[in-house]
Amino acid sequence: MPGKKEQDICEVKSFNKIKVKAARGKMLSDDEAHRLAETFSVLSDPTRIRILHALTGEELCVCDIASVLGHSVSAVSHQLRILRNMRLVKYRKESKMVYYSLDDHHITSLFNEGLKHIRE
Amino acid sequence: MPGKKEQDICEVKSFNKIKVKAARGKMLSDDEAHRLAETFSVLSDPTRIRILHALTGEELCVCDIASVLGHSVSAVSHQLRILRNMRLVKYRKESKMVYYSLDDHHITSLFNEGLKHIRE
DNA sequence: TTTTCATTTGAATACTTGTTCAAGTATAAT
DNA sequence: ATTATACTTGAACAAGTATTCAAATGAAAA
Repeated sequence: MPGKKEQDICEVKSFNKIKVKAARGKMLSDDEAHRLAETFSVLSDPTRIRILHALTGEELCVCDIASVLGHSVSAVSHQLRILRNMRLVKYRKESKMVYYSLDDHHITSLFNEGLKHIRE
Repeated sequence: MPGKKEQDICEVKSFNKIKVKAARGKMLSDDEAHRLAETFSVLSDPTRIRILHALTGEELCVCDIASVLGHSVSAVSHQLRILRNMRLVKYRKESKMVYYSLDDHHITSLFNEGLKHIRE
């Protein structure tokens, strides 16, 4: 590598090396940036938003959630799986039915912060 | 429509009509659900997250942001447009250069809430 | 004016994502 | 056992999105 220093992680020139160096120093790690983005992306779909909102207050079975939203049971179930994987909802089986309810209070506070934002 | 009542907005049977009716009553409007999802989706990309984070503290020109992130100027500019359209960043032109800085304090509080969440 | 430079933009491409449809579980009723 | 019900899952499709490349803009320098 002729004339290449190891700090040259990209071809882009920088204009203010001091500011760039400072910003690089306190930079979010790739891992943190991805985890943060993933956290927000769970809340970035209208269907999931409406499911979570429907579950504030009381648990509902899949069929009722679908009924409230006006979506197919399958579509709702797919989204519930995402919410389950991210631990935003928990479920409880009772005979043939599955009742879902909110799990992560920390995310619901994010949810409410977001609501305040669009309503202000 | 034989035997169809106008409340039947979907084909799904509901098991607990009272709960469904209650949930429908306090349901988020379609518009609100979409706006909320849109708000979160701005924060649902690692590149945008890192841009916003790089801008906490001081303004940077496009070239420096690209340098900090290790992305192409074009990719950064495309993302800045999204952040601009959603009023999350503002910019100031100085001769040929464009300096970006954070705009919406309300979203940055969402951002920090999210950070707390992944770091706890 | 011509050239250079910082940034923006449009088109193309690869990737991701949400919904539907059909098939598959699992539990309860007949 | 057979049928019905509540839900889950995989594949396929459509729609959306992030990055790259090349071209365009607009301002300053030569």
